[in-house]
Amino acid sequence: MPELPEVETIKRGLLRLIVGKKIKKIEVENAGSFLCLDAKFSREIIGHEVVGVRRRAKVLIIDFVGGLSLVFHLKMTGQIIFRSGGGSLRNDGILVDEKGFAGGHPTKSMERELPDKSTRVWFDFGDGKLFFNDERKFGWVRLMKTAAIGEIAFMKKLGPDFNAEDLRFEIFVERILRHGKSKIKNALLDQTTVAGLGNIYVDETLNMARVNPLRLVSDLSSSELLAIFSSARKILARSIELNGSSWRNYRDASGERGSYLDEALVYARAGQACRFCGAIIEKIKVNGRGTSFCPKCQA
DNA sequence: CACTTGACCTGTCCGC
DNA sequence: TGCGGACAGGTCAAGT
Repeated sequence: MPELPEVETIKRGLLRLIVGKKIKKIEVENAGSFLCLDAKFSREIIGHEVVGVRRRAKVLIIDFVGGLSLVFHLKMTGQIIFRSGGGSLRNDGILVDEKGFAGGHPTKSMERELPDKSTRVWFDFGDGKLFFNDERKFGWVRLMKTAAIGEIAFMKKLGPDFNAEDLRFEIFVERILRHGKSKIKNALLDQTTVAGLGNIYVDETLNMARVNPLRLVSDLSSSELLAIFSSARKILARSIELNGSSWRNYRDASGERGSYLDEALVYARAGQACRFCGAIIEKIKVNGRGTSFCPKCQA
């Protein structure tokens, strides 16, 4: 999915789009995508207002007045897209509101009618709808008490966010050295080490740091660890500036693509020239994941 | 403990 | 045009 920058981008969009709105209705199109331990939560939340939108690692959280929250994990293909108004597209492609007034041509992102066949759950806010789409159905949204989010096993195990302002290098070193016998790529993908990197940004980070993905953590020098640490943070910050990476499915809260891959160092660039040394980027498998790296500067 | 494989699902692309 | 296989942003569980 969506890794840290993509979820962060969605969070920022939703802060603009849905805070202060009251939820009117929940529509579940695929039961397996909607987790709700206590059925009464679905009634309790109706009429309550969104008070905040948060992100922890790759998890997005929408908090409501009354102590309930929606918690999303987008996994590989999840999307969270807000569409304002109850409008629709006329046959001639002109956007119209509920009363039929023409609003002009839609932007490109609005050409797609929602809900569609990938919509698993959607939330009606009266003057807009929030769609949870997920082609592969790996993702989920959970309606639960805000106070219980920290008790989710997955949340408990998470390491600190890789982009947290107060994350110090010493903390990173202490945590990554717990995986001394692992390959560095595996250690960085493990969300219990430090959270937020996925397959794209691990490859990007290791190229910028000039470290081969197969190296064992215990064999890395402290200057290499420092390069990995600072590269990861630079890359995450840059990707957030560019609204994330849209490889196939990812879209932001308004349905728009992110543009980080326009300037990616190695991801999806096998066969092309390394931006640092000009050697040809190679693709191998590490831990079953496609892995792009430069055989010369990451020797 | 760490690695490997498979499972969860759907869709796209490539070669024959 | 159809079909089989490989592959895709993530996690989890079982076996070695």
